Amino acid sequence: MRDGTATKLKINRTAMELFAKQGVAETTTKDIAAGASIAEGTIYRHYKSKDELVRTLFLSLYEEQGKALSEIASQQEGIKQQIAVMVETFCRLFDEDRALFTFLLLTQHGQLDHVSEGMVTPVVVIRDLIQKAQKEKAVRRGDPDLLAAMVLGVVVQPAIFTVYGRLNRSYQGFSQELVQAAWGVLGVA
Amino acid sequence: MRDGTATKLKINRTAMELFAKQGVAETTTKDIAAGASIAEGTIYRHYKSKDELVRTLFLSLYEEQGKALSEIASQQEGIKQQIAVMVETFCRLFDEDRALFTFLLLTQHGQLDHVSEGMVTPVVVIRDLIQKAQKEKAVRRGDPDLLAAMVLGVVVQPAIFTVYGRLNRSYQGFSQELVQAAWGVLGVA
Amino acid sequence: MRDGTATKLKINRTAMELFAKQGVAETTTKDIAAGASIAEGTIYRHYKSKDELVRTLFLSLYEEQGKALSEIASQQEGIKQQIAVMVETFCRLFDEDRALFTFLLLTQHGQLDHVSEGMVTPVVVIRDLIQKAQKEKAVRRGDPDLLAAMVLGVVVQPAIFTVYGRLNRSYQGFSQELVQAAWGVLGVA
Amino acid sequence: MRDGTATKLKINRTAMELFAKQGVAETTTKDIAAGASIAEGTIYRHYKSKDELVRTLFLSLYEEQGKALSEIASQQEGIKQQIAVMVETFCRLFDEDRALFTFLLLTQHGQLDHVSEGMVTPVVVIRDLIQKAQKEKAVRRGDPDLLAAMVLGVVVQPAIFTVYGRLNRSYQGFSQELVQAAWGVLGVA
DNA sequence: AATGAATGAGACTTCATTCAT
DNA sequence: CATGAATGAAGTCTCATTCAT
Repeated sequence: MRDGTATKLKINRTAMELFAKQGVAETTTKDIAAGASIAEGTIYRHYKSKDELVRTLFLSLYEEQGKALSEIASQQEGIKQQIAVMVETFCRLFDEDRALFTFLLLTQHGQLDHVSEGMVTPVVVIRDLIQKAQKEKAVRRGDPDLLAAMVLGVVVQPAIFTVYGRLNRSYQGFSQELVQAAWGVLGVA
Repeated sequence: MRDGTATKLKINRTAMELFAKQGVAETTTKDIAAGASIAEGTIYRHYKSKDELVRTLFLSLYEEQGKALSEIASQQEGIKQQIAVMVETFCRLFDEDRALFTFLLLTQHGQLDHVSEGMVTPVVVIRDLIQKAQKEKAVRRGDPDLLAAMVLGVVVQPAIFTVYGRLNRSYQGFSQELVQAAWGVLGVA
Repeated sequence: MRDGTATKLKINRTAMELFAKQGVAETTTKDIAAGASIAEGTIYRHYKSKDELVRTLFLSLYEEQGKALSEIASQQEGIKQQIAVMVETFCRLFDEDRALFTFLLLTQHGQLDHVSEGMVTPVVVIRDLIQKAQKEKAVRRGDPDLLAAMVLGVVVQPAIFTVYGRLNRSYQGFSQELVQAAWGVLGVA
Repeated sequence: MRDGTATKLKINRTAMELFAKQGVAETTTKDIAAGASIAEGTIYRHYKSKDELVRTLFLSLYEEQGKALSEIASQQEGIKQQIAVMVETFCRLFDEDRALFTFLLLTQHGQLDHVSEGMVTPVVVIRDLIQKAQKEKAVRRGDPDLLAAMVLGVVVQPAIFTVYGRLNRSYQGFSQELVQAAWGVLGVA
């Protein structure tokens, strides 16, 4: 462990989990250091500030999700299958790493304005797919940003309920119903 | 101003707006006092702590929304009209008081667990309407909590996009489309 | 109750008891007001400040004790009887009003320097009696201030122990032994 | 100064002196920091709160005195010599470190209830010696707690007078008389 | 690269005191 | 004389950040 790569990864993972569990403002650098079994000062060898840590973490994980979605969609033919596979993937990821989702969810406030123009975010990916499908009449007419928002809402809001304990099943159990609803919103046959 | 009612209202309104604009942790008691044109100490004649202010504010406003929805729905016949009117009302309220919505949105994290059993929240109201409609076969089968979450997602997520500047129209302009989508999710004729 | 005499007495008594129970710094004007069933502002119709309340209370009660001792002693012949009666009186007073004693005990720090030259304090009374008795060879030789301090210590320290719960009997039960010890310290036959 | 030991000692000493001089409530953390030439926040690396600082300081110093007395007494044969040496030691310590004595004196209120069962306090040491001596008929009969209180009073009260400026000699000058008086109270030949 | 004691700005909170009613 | 809402100075405490080792 000559370089600090392992240390940085440990910081990232610990920070994300603590942020998800307690919120960003409620998590101190001391907490992170303790959780990662390092000294407080060490964080500052990898990040200029706590703010930068939060921002970097959010942006990289957010874009990562966008790219993953994009990748998955590109392997499918037709919006119907694309939606289906994306929803299923989201459900599986959510079950596998709830901290990641929670972190993205509650950090978006105040971080979303740091998203730069060309970034490949989940929202953009979905919006573009919808827009393309509209041209082929595979999706109903209407503002593609609005349609993207509604689809996202259908899939994400139940996840939020799950995080808050109002829904208790494994999220993958909802997969079929979420796909159906998403199709319905988009007017996909 | 013999009693402190006016002062308390000023604190409430100012706090809510600042919380919505900058986040709770980022808003200091000093900010609130300045915004309300009172001394910092005055806040503590009305609330035991900043925490209590946030909690009280959230819970009372959250329940208020639930009651308003309930009231509105009770004046309609049939789930179809109830959904329509509730969505329209939400859109109008959102346009009229975006700070209120934003406050509720970003404060739910960490406050939602303070919601007590019998409280009339928006979520509960919608869930109960769905459940009742299911008995009359007016709404498709399925977990009513899941259906409520999806409907909520359809309506709320575009509002979130609007708050973050990804959608720029007046929210009431979306009203028709949101109603349609909500109906679709519930399988209402 | 045209004048505020009753109110002032209520303030005095409440303040003394709270000071005794919790300490001066730990007792707020709000506590006092609540205990006396008056408004906070009312205290300031009777005292210029909390400090003045404490000082006035201490000095008047302290001198009162001195005068009482003086009075009692003057009715006795000879130091031996004087000591006996003073000790017995102290014991009875302590049992009757422990708050008073405790208040004087823990307020002396920081108040004792406000005692003016000519004031008739318990200490001065005892010291003068000793000094007079020494001239008649009724008390052993030695610095009268030191002798007064030692006698006071013999009588007061067990009271302190009682306040702190290290001695549990009614204080009057100690009376005989305290008198004996006080005589011993002074070398009274 | 790799570890914080020196800093902690500096805090302890400064705090004790300021507490002795001005009282606990009247001494601010700012005062302590300034006196110790450190930042205010540094206090909180060593103590969780001002309260904990006061409590820790009191309890450790109080027990230290108990242990010192115990040590000294154990090197003597017979209660008579033990009392003599303990009193002399107390007088010397008082002259050497008046702040320490004053601190213990005025902090006991509100701290004494934190003394745990088995703690070796000055009071306990004296009481135990008296109790043992009573079995050998070297001390008069009577409640050993009361006897301990009276002996303590004889020795401590003049010290209090000295602190308040009512006695002006070096305390060691009183040593002989205090020993005599203590013997008298206990009925030691 | 890592440490952790120290910093100091600033947050939250308390409370003696004032003043309009 | 009495009230109690409001004040604001000052206190305690937190925590992101620095720096000597």
